[in-house]
Amino acid sequence: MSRYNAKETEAKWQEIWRDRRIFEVSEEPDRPKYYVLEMFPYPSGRIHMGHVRNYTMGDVTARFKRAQGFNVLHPMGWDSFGLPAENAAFENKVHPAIWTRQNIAVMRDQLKSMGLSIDWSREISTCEPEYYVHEQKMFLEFLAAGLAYRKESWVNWDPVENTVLANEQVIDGRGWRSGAQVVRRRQAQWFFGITQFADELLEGIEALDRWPDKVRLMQTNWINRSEGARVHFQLIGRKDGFDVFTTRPDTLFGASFCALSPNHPLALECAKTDPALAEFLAECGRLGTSEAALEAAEKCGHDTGLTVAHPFKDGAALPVYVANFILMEYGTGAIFGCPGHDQRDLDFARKYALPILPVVYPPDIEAAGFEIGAQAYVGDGVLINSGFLDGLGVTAAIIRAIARLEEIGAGEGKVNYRLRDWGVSRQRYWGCPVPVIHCASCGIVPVPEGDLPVTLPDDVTFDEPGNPLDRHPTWKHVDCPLCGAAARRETDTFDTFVESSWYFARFCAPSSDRAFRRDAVDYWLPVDQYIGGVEHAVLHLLYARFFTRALKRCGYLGIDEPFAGLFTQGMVCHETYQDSDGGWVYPSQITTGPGGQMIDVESGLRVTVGRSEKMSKSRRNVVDPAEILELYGADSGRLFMMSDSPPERDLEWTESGIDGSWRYVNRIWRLIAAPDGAVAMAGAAQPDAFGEACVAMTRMIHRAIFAVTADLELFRFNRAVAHVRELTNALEAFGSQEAGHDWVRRFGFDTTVKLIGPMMPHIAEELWQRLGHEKLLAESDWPVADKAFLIDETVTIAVQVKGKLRGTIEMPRDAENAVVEQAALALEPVRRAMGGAAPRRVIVVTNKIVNVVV
RNA sequence: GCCCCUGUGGCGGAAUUGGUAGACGCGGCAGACUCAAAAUCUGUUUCUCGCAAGGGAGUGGGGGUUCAAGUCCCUCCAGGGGCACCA
Repeated sequence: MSRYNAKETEAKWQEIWRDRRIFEVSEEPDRPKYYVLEMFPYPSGRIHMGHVRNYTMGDVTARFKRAQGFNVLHPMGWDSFGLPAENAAFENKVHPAIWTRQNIAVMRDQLKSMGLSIDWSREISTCEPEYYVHEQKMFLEFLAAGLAYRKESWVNWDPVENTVLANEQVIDGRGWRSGAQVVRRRQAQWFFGITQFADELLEGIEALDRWPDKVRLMQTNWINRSEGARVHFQLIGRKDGFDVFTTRPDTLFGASFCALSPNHPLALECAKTDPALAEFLAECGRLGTSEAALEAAEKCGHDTGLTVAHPFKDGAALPVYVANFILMEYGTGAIFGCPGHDQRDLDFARKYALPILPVVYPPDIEAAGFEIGAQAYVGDGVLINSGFLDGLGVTAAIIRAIARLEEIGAGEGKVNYRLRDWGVSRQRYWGCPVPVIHCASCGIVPVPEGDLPVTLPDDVTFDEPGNPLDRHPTWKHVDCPLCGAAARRETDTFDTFVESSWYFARFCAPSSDRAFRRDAVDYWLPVDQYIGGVEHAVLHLLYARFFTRALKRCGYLGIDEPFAGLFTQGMVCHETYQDSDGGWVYPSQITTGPGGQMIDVESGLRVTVGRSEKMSKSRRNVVDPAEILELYGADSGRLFMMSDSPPERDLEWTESGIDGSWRYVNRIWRLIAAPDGAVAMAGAAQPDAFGEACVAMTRMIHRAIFAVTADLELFRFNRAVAHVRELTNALEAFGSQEAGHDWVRRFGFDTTVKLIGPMMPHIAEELWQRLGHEKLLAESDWPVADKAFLIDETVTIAVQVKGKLRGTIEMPRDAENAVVEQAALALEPVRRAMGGAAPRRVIVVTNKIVNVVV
């Protein structure tokens, strides 16, 4: 018997699947569909272990569902716009398009060598004009529908690179590449109106019952809806005023000041005539944009000298401060401060000697003796010192206060969200151009549909700072489509999250000349099972949910939610190694030296073994999937990915683990390709009667079918693997010569091959052929467990005395409780444990347990 | 600071959802085959007392509910994650 040749066999079946177009699908309205999608990769150059884990999970699901009779859509594409391509262009003098397409070619081959059941005829790449032309059309529709707009907003500006930086490109307040101090700057940017859907997106979370609770919670917190009131404060001695947002309008009578954000228009206005305030605002600006920096800064303010009228207390005036902790981006950028019932307001009031008036006193405390100490009182209670609100509870007082505000025209009930509109402008080359033209007389003019796509110019360089589109000699100079005058093309490109917000729908009809073919999206969408990393829990998944609604509003799609089921996988981790200088060492450079020490292969020097962490190039604790595929084959790698660790948790990559999977591949090969004992012909009739060993084996097979099916259904891949291994162990031990043993062995082999099919498709297909089947395994049905074999005639019942196990008894299934009790009490260890005492009570749980209480 | 998750042998993990804790795998130990090694196979492997038969302890710590708790409740500890001046 020859050893299993993974390389040869895997290539053979990949070719057969491809040639027979097994995984290419089309809409079949009378068959149930199932859309499995893994988050598509960024073409960084080579696949990594995270990809292997992600795509294995998706493939197992796709193959399993296909065997169960579903019409399965399982596509693949490339999220191919983005900054790394520009960095590569800068470093290696290679054009982003060339770099990207080369990477795609390499990674496509790598993914194909994994044996994924993907319909490659649907492959898409987001950096190609055939893809993003539709995005440009969508944008223009969004623009017309008021879902996209342009406004000034703050950006991180790198004065050396002459470019806008993303938040993650700002490290300790400095540009990641230039090291220059980043400055905040206002710039006109494009936005998508995601906040228009804030409530819908929040309420929609409720119905996403096949999403992890964790992700649902994160999105809920991200949107962060809070109910309260908008209150208008009138400036004394002026005609204007400003609005604040508050969740506690009930505490208005306790207000002792108002505070504005340093970016508030009124603050900026005051600074023009108040040099000290101007200096204060400049100081706030220097703090940087990172929230961590804001956090560390001491809370302080500056008195503007202005006062506002209290909306409820006639004649009362409140001072107006500018305070560094007020965010312009949240609420209205202004607050009123009630020091008695908000800790931050209390700290501020103490610092600037402002009055502190309690207006809510806690239950069970004398109102007269109640004072605010070091802690503001934020709990429920009864209103005092509050005029018409006195005596009310907090909830009632909020309602009454809002009603009064509305009566006197000083405010209204309002719902506020933390969620902000999605800024999609990037001052970058390698992205989808925003298809508009700026005209001096006509303003913002959409590029006419006939002129789309707006494509990127090829003749660009990356060796100087700034946006290559902006400094291109001709690209941006165009005539206005309306008036024909010289105009300027928009040089911003879209955030790459835009492309990934609709790609799942494009897969339904990837070569349609319209963005979506309606009958195709109506058939395939929503995605039944979406799989990816939890790092996309908020942004990508929220943007895609928004986009789906926006597309529905513009008539593109008929659904609200893009992903009916979501699974977030854990990371792939590995031990870390450091040499004596603290330098990171690759696992492939490590070997076990004499005495069990880990040593560097080349230098022979000792390395220290650190904790297991997410595989990352910076720590060098990476294992290249290409080497694993070459050495062990795809099936072993896939099996290891599914074994041991539950898929939602982190997986620890170990050498011995992949060895174990490789051993299993060979074991199953020996078991089935070179069986020890007779095997009935494929399709042989089932014998009328079996001996005891055959019946037991048959039960085991049916139990395995039942367990593995349930496990795969619920994404419990590690348990599915354990159950298949149990079955393999049992078949190896099955040496019966009873009548029918050859039939049982055949049944066991066929079943084992079917059950491992989704995880190890190549060896399964090969064994399936060797077992004499004409049809491909990939086209065969999933086995169904016969319930009659799942129930045993006898059961093992545990016998406890005072909750402690003392023995077990074998009883016929569903035996009378009295009979079971008698048998239990007759057990020697039970009698001993009872010490001659009479049982006070005996609990019998049918077919499970007997507990004797003495 | 607030919110969420996790904690089980030497290791990854399992436990029909309140009913025999440790399935399955990794590693270790002993043995078989071999001149030897690799590969493979067999046995063993929670800890502890004991020659043994047997006993005791045990799911991060403490407390509780229950005939019965890894599982439910309270509390503390540790690790991980999310949000973070959110008005």
